[in-house]
Amino acid sequence: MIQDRLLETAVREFGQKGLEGASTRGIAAAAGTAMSSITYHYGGKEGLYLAAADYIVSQMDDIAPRALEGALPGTPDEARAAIHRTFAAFIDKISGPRSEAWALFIVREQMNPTGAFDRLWAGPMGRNLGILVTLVRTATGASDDAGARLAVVTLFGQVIVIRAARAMCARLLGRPLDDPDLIADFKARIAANTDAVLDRLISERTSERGQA
Amino acid sequence: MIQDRLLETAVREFGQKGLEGASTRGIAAAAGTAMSSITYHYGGKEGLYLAAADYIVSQMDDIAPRALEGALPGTPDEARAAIHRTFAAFIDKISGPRSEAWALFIVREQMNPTGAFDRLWAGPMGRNLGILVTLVRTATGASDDAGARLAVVTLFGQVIVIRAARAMCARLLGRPLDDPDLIADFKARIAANTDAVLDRLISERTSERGQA
DNA sequence: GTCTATACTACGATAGAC
DNA sequence: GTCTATCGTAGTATAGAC
Repeated sequence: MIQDRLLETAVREFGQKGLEGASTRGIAAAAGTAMSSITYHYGGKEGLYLAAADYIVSQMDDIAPRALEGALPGTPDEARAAIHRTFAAFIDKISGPRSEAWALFIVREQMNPTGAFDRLWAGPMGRNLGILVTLVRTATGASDDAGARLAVVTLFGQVIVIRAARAMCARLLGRPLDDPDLIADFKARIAANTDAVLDRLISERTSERGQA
Repeated sequence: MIQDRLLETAVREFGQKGLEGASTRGIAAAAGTAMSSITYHYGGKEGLYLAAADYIVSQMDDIAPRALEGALPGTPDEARAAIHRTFAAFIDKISGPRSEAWALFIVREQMNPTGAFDRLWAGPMGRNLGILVTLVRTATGASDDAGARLAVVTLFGQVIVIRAARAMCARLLGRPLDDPDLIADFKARIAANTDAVLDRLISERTSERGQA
C-alpha cells in the first residue's frame, strides 16, 4: 500500500526534521512515489502531517492499554501492580527502535503543539495517563486528585527522559541506550523509584490525617 | 549591541522552528538588521546556530553552579541538602519564562544532536550532572557509580518533564504551567520524591550488604 | 490513482555600494 | 560594519497526460 509507505516515511521524516524541516519531495522520494500523490491523498504537506499523527495513534492503540487487563483494580495492591505493568510496558515501547520515530514526532509536538497534538492526546496517550491518575489514587488511597496528577507527571518524567533528553542520557550513562541490559536496569530503577514515591504518597496522606 | 540581539533572536527562532525551519531572513528581520550581517559575523546559518548554543552556555554559566556553594559536601546529609538545592534552583530556572527559548533549543538538540550539543554538554550542563552523580553517591553511601548515574537520570527526568512534555503536563494538570502556585507544588513533589528515592537507594545498599 | 511539467515562492549565499 | 541587489537552488502547489 502506497499510503502506508507514505505515512510511515512521513512519521520518520517529520519526527527527525520537523514540519518545516522535512520536505514533501524528500518524503515522496523515500516512499518511492511522486510528490503530487501527497497532494492527491492528503491535500498537501499539512494534511500529511496530521495524517501522520493519526497514523501514530492508530499504531499505538492496539498495544498500550493491555497492561490494565480490562477492568480497573479495586485494591491498592492491585492498583500498584497495574501501575508497574503500565510503566514496564511503556518503557519497552518507548525504548524500542520502532518507537524512535514516534517519540521524536511526539516530543516535537509537545514543544510546539499544533492540531496534531489534539489528535495524539485524544488517543491512547491521554486515556492512559488519565487511567494512571486513577490508579495512583487507588494505590495511595488519596482523595487529592491534583496531587495524584502531579505525581503521575513526575513519575512519567522518569520514563520519557530516555527519549526527551536522549543525548544527555547517553553521555551521562556512557552506554549505548539501545543496550537491552541498560534498559533492564532502567526499568528496575524506575520500578523501585515508583514504589518509593507511592509509599511516600501514602505516608504523606497518613501524616496529614494524623495532624488533622 | 546588534550581535546580542541577533543571538537572542537566533536562540528563540532556532528553538521554536529548528535549524532547518528557522530562516536567516526571519532572524535578521526580527533582530532589526540585514540578513547579510549573519554571514558577516557568523559565516552563515550554521555558524549562527553554533554561536547561539555558545550564547546559551554563557548565559547559563553564572547561575547554575551556585547551589553547591563552593566545595563538595562530605557527609550524606550535606550531600542530600545540596541535591535538594540543586534541583530547586534548576526547577526555578527551567520553569521561568526566560528559559523557554533555551529549553526548546536544548530539547531539540537532545533529539537530533549536532555539534551544538557538544558545546552545551561541555558547559554547566555536563558539569552539574557530573556533580549530581557524586552528590548522590555521597548521600547514599553508594560505591556503585553506574547505579548513581541511573538514579540521577531518572531524578532529572522528573524535572525536565515540565519542558520536554509541556503540552502533556498542561493537559493532565489542567492548570497553566507558568502559575507560581503550580511550580511551588511541583517543586515540593520533586523534593519529596527525591527524598523517597534516595532513601530507597540507601535501603537497597544495606539490604545488599545484608545478603552478602 | 499515479506520473511528469511547470509555476511560483522563499531560502542561503554573495557581491558591491556606502 | 551594515545595507541593497541579485543569483542559484529547493520548496509547495498545481495542471494535465496516461
